[in-house]
Order: sequence, then structure tokens, then C-alpha cells
Amino acid sequence: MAHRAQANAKHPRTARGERTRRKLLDAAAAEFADNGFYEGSISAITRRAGVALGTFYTYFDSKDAIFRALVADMSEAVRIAAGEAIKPEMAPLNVEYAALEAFLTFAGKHKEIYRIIDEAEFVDPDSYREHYQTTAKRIRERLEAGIGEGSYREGLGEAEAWAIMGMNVFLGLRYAIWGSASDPGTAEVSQRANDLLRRGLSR
Amino acid sequence: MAHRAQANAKHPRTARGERTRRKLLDAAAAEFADNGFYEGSISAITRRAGVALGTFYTYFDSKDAIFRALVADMSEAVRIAAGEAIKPEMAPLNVEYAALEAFLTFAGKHKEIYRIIDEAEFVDPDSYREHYQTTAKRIRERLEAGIGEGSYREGLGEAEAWAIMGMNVFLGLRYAIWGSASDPGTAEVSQRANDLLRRGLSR
Amino acid sequence: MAHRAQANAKHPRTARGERTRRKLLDAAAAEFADNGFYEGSISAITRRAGVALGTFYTYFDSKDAIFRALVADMSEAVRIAAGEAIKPEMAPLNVEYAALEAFLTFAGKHKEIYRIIDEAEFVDPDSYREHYQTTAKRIRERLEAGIGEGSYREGLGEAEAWAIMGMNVFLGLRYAIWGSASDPGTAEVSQRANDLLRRGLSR
Amino acid sequence: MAHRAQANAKHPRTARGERTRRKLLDAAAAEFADNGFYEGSISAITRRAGVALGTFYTYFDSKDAIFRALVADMSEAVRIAAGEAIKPEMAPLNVEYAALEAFLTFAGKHKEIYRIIDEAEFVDPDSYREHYQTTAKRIRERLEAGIGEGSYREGLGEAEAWAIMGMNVFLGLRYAIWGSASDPGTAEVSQRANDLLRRGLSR
DNA sequence: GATGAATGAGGATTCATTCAT
DNA sequence: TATGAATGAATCCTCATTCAT
Repeated sequence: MAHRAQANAKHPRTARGERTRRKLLDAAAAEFADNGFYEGSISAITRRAGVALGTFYTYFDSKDAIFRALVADMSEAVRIAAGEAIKPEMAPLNVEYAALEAFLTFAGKHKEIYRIIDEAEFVDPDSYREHYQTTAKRIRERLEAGIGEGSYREGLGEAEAWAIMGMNVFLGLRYAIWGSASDPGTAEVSQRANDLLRRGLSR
Repeated sequence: MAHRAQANAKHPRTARGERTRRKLLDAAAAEFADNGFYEGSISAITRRAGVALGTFYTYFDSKDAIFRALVADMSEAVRIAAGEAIKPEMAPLNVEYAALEAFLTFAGKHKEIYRIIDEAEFVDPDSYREHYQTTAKRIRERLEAGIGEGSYREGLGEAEAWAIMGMNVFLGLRYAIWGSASDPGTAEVSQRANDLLRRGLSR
Repeated sequence: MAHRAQANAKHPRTARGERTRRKLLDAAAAEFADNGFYEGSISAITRRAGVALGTFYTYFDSKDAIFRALVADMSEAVRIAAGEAIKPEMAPLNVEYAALEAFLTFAGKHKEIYRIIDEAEFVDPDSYREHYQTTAKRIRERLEAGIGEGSYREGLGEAEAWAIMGMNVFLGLRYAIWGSASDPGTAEVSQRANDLLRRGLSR
Repeated sequence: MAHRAQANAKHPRTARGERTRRKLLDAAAAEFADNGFYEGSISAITRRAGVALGTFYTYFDSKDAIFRALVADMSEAVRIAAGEAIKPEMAPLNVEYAALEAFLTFAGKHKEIYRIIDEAEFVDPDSYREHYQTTAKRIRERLEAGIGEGSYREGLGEAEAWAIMGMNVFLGLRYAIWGSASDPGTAEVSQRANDLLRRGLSR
């Protein structure tokens, strides 16, 4: 994962510096995923990155700062992964299917996002809130597009967007993070969620 | 909140001891809600409880132990709140409505459950996993009852249970925890989620 | 040296605690005298005091806090030493003689006061200023008593008080701190300063 | 302030180098005056000087080295200021008046001398001691000239020189550094100190 | 049971100094 | 000469836990 994430960070001025900064960010993702923010340590991060302890502070002001940079990084990475799966010509429900499937695939490959984004609730509540508000907003826009296009019924709004986000997040937790080989795959899970959205539970 | 929660704790032998233990548990709930597990401290807990620092260890083996006791306590409290709202004669979808409404009401009154249960992901992953697995299992049993009773379609299973749980949790986060006066109330939110389950998004 | 010095410190509640606090204060005086505030370390203080590192923070909030307590302690100790040397029946110039002699004796026995009070200029400028202002005020009161009593000329005020204080401080530095066996003793130095005050330099 | 001050420093070979060295010295004076030696930093000095961090070590061997250069610089600057105020034809007491007045004026313009010279007590005790020994020696020479010339009484020596230096230093602290608009000016303060030296306190 | 002093491992952060470019 | 990234020793402070009273 290697996107923007320059918020709250010192800007390297050389290519070498840019590389070191990236190594630190990747090492921090691994360290926080393994040990969490509070039990992870800066010295473990620099050890993983293969640089000296002090080097950390050339690039980040504090442990909090690198965490925030990481959350921003991952939040955007998820967004991008889902965004790329969506094609403009898809029917609204197919868009939801594609978004969930892309998310499940992404989460399966980057299991650290759950631990890191969830821990933001404690370490940096603003990032946490912003992450979910932004995500909900994007879902809501899709709902509105579906209404405009005539596929969805009227009256769908924020509550439905949060409901869909919650479904997706928990399906990701259950199947992408905690899933085992005997569980249904990404496609099947996405399909069942999609069925729920299309026709509900009723017979 | 004051239920069982004797797991991993020393049993007081006197009424006075019982009272002290309860004060510590309530103080811990407040402290962890305000500051989280890692930034909360035992000394702050004993200060809130009005007892000396050393007294803590008469009742709990460690910081982890009181946290686990707390998670068990709250997990059961949520379960009970939802359980009480459900009457045997309700139609399956009405059961879902009632369960969500009870949960939203409960969460609005005990905003600390989110911070505490969520932080279990880091402090005591087993509790965390167990909490959601148990919850999902209960939803799944309701789905099966609905199928048996003929209201729900065939094929609903674990995936749908997790999807519903995710909806409920995120609606709780958005409306019970982060909600403001201008947001739709508990009844409306529950109704909209119920509509989604009944007929999906489609027109 | 062991006087008040409870400013900015946590109050021990037991006799044992009182003893530990005193050991820390004495150890800090020695450590800061040897190494200065910035190069002295908390761990060296606790080692000198024979207690564990963490014990320090049971009694003082920070390195700064113990330093401030120390400055207050010593400032008062100097005041007391000079005060005790002065008898109400002494003639004004004899009072100055006695005060300087007591100060030189005290400084010779507690060479650390110079390093500690001087370093307050950097560590805690308020203490530093207050120490000298208070001292100057006491000298000024003596000048006024001498004027009232008819021994001193009119018009002596703050400038003269600071001049006398400066004399005393520098004579202490030269003879009490940096003096050697071949230098004039306390009595002679005090007498020469007293002569200067009595009749100036003129023949 | 910009005098000799090449002790312990690398000699620049170009005019540009000479300029950089001077910028560093001035920046260090400002930084140490504001933050003291220990809380001042090399990186702040280079930032103030507008050069890169590494450049510092082209001109000075260490933080200590630039501090020593600074103390030597200022020590000499004070000496020069006082020296220039003294004319050979002045009567001895007028010389003392002129020296103090020049010192007070100089200190008022360069308030950093106190912080920097005083901190030498901790950073470089030898410079500190040497500064005052040299100053006392010069005063002592003036005393001897006054005795030879018949204005001063016999027997004045080192003790009196240190006493006079102490007076001057503390009057500088009180009036040049800590003084306010409502305080007596340089001329009055110098005059009162001179009166003290001429006739003492007695009526 | 209750108290609070004592313990010490642990970790974030700073910054003088070095060195490759 | 000038640059700024890299280094790592050093140190303050926190806090869960223990234990004597």
C-alpha cells in the first residue's frame, strides 16, 4: 500500500528520503497490524524498516503522526480499490455487487486494514469518523444515482447507506479476515449480500 | 450495568467486598469509556471508585482481567436488552425490528459499549470474536425460525446473519452514538432497516 | 539542608514517605551540585538516594519540580543562617559584618548553593529572581534601620542594597567557594568588606 | 558583537567562509540568550543563520566549542567597552564611575551577556573563572594605581576588587537587565555606587 | 480487607555528530 | 564548502504490579 499519506509528515527532499519514508510507512503498517498501536513500538518499526531509531523522527513527528498518515493511506487505498471495480455502465445493483466484491478481495489481501482503521477509534477518533462518513457518503451517492436511474425506490438515504456499509464491513470481517477455506468465497458472499439488497429476506 | 461478570475475578466473601467490587467495575467502565483501555489506568479506576490503589488487586488479577469481566458484562447486557424486547408471538420481521430498536435504545443509553467492545479487538481478541459470533448465531436462529415459519425465503444462513448484524451495529454507531437531535429517531431508523430487510432496495 | 520545600511536591502521608522524600532532596542537591541540572539525571539521584527510579515520581512531578523545591529549600537555609547570626542589639555595621560572616561560613559548608541557585537562572528564572529580590529586600530593611538609628546617612536605598548583596555574593564565590588555605579567612574578608562599607576606598 | 573569538575554531579560508562563521556566531548568541546552552540546539542555530545543519561543523568542532568562542568574544567585548570609557587623566574614583557606567550601558544593550557568561559556570567552568579573575585583576590594578596616586588608602587588595566587581555585576543585573523605565538611570546608579566607594554607608 | 509506598521494565523522543553526495 | 539524511546513545517519565503495615 503506497499512496499519498503526506498529511502531518515532514516532506523528504531527496529521492533517498522518499524511499526511507515509504519503508517506514510499510513497516508501521506491519507492526501495528501485528501488535496494535499501543503495543507496537517505534523501535520495532525502525527495525523492520532497517533504519536507525532516530531516522523515524526525520519523517514523522510522533507515533501518532505516522498512525494518522497510515489511516489516511489505507482509507484512500480502500476507496481506490472499490472505485476501480465500478464501471459507469453497470446497473446500480451490479455496482453494489462489484464494490463489495472488490472490498472483500482487497481486505483479504490487506488484512491489516481492519486492525488499523478500527484502532483509529481510539488513537485518532477524527480519522475514524471521517473514514466512515466519507465511505457512507459515497454509498449514498450511488443510492441516489440508482433512484434517479429508476432502479431503486424513492426515500433511500443516509440510513440505508450506513446499513449497507455495516453489511459490507461485517461481511469483510467474517469472510475476508476470519474466513477459512471451507467458507463461501468472495463471489458467493457478494452475491448473497446483493440478493438481500435486491429483494430482502422475504420469500 | 451490573450483571454476572465474575469470570476471571476473585470472589468477594463479604457484602462490603461485593460492593467494592461493583464500584471498581463501574469505575472501570467509565474510565475505559473515557480514555480507552491503554490510556486508562488502574490508579484512575481506583480514584473513581474511591478506594486505594492496592485494593484493586484484591478483586481483579490484572488490568486485562477487569477488562474481560467488563466485556462479558456488557455483552450479556446487550443480549438481555434485545432478548427482552422480543415476544414469542411476533412475526419474524417484527422480531428484527424489535431487536434493532431495543439495541439502538440500549446503545443510546450506554454509549460506552462501543468503545469497550471494540477495544476488545485489541485487548482480548477472543472476547471480541466470541461476542460477534454469539450475536450472529442468535440472528441466524431467528432467520431459521422465519424460514420454518414460512415468512422468509430458503437459503438464508450465516452470511445473511452477519449482514444483518453489520447493519445493526453501524446504525447504532451512526444514530445511537454519533446521532444528534436533528437525526431520525430510533423508531424511524429501525423501520428503515426493516424495510430494507423486507423488500431490499428495489422499487 | 532540610527545611520546608514542599512547594510543587506531593505530600507523603507516612513517616517512611517523609524520610524517602528527604533522601531524594539531599541526593538531588548532591547530584545537581556535581553535575548541574542538565547533566544530572533522575536515575543518578535515585541511585544516590538508594531508592528505585520510579520512587522519584511518588514525591516529585518532574525533574524541574525537585529543582524548584531545592532552590526554595536552600534559599531559605541561607536566610536562616544569616538571620541567626544577627542579634537585635548589634550596631548596624556590625549586623552587616555578622550577616556576611555567617553567609561565608554557610557557603563554605554548602558549596552547592552557588551552582544550584545560579543554575536557577536557566532552569527556573522565577525562583532565581525571587531569591535575589527577597535577599535585597532584607538588606534594604537593615539599611533603613541604620538610617533610623542615626548610624547611616540618608538616601540609602535599593541600589545600595543590591550593591551590598553583589559584594557579599562575589566575596562568597571568591573566598568560600574558590578559596584556598593561603587566602584570608572568613573573619578577615568580612572585616574588609565592612571597612569598605564604613569608610569607602578613600584615605 | 564581533571581535576576535577564534579560539577553538577552524579557520575559514575564504571571505564567504568568514561570513558564514560570523553568521553562526551571531545566531548562537541569539539562540543561547533565548534558550540557554542546554535547551538551545545546533539545528536552531543553523536555522537562524540560514545555513544547513552540516555546515556548522565546518566552522566549529562542537556545541561546546562555539559556546567557548562566544564567551571569549563577549568577555573581551565587555573589557573593551569598559576600557574605552576610561581616560588616563581621570581621578581614580572617576575611573570607577566611568567603568561602571560603561558596563551598565553595555549590558543594557547586550542583555545576553549575563545569560551567556553565567551559563559558562556550568558549560565551561574554566572560561567562567577566567572571566572573573581577569576582571578582578583589572580592578585591582586600578586600586593600586589609586593607592600609588594617593587617593586611596593603603591595604586595598583582592578582596576589595572582588567586592567592587560584585557590586557592579549585581547593579547590572538589577538595573541593566531587570530594570524598568521607572528605575534610576545608568548615571544615577553609577553615582550611588561611587558614593558608596567614596565614603561608605556612614553619615 | 484496605492502604499507599516502592518497584523497575519499557518506550517515546531529542539532538549532537557523522558522512555520502 | 555546503547540504541534509542518517545515526544511536541518552534520559525522562508512566504505570501495572507487589508488598509491608
